[in-house]
Amino acid sequence: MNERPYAQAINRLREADLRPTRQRLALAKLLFEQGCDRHVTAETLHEEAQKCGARVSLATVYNTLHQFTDAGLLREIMVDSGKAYFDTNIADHHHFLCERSGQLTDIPAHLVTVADLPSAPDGRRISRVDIVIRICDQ
Amino acid sequence: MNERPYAQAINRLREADLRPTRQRLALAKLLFEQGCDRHVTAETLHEEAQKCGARVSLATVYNTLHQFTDAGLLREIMVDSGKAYFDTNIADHHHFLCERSGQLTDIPAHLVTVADLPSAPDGRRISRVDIVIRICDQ
DNA sequence: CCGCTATTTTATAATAATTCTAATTTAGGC
DNA sequence: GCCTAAATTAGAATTATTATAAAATAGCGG
Ligand SMILES: [Mn+2]
Ligand SMILES: [Mn+2]
Ligand SMILES: [Zn+2]
Ligand SMILES: [Zn+2]
Repeated sequence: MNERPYAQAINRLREADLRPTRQRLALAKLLFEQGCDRHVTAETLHEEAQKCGARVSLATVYNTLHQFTDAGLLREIMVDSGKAYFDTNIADHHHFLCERSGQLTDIPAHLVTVADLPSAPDGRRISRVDIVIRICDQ
Repeated sequence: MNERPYAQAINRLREADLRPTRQRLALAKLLFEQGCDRHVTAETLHEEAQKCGARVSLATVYNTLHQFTDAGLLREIMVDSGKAYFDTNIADHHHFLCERSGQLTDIPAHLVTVADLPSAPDGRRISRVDIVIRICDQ
């Protein structure tokens, strides 16, 4: 719990041309150094930061989530039409979505086989295929 | 363009235990009687109603979209984390999503084959599998 | 180190989408 | 037609997010 844990985060930020400020480092630490399958909203990440004693404004959390996403460190996933979720897992993968709790669980891409995809219209290409498996009781 | 076109809409509403009010009929007509692959938001449907001279408040458009969804006449799709989209196609199907324009296009389920889905966790079952194929230029 | 400047952070206001509230209107059984 | 429950509505409230503009700071050159 000394300076070391930040080394990884600092490198990620440097590569993305983002100054390793106190706030970005704290958020990067929370996002990337406790497993790589986190699904956060601005609000949940902000609360988490507060609990850790990191003083970061909600505006900065929003800014940082978008900067990290633009830099390819995060990915935004669409599972709620009212709130933005950000995924720390940027590998090719899909999701279980619990309809009761809203909880998201990763599914590595190799566990799903998609065959016979229709091809993209003329002059376009497929940039990504997102699969959400909604699960409910019983 | 006489009373006939409403017959279908009235039946749908009756089956869903929704009184066929002037407002619901006007919205049902817009939603269901011009092809069955419409993707609307409250705002777009409200504008459309205004243009047709149907006087319906935005609050009623929101209420109606949710009532129709609860009744199984519509389906909500998650493609934007800031806005709710409703789909008039309730058959099993998937979507192309244009990253440039946001336009949605239906893909009948039989054109996509999904194999090797992981099974739902204990005591749960899969209620739906949503596939969004994002397309971009080039 | 020191000071300078561009970048970043932040409080706050503004905006966008949606939901709530409570008063008014209306549908449809009697 | 009358009555009542259901539906509609304007407007206020709420929630998520973005914009603004002033204060703080990272990091470079001296
Ligand atoms: Mn994920
Ligand atoms: Mn559709
Ligand atoms: Zn769950
Ligand atoms: Zn398009």
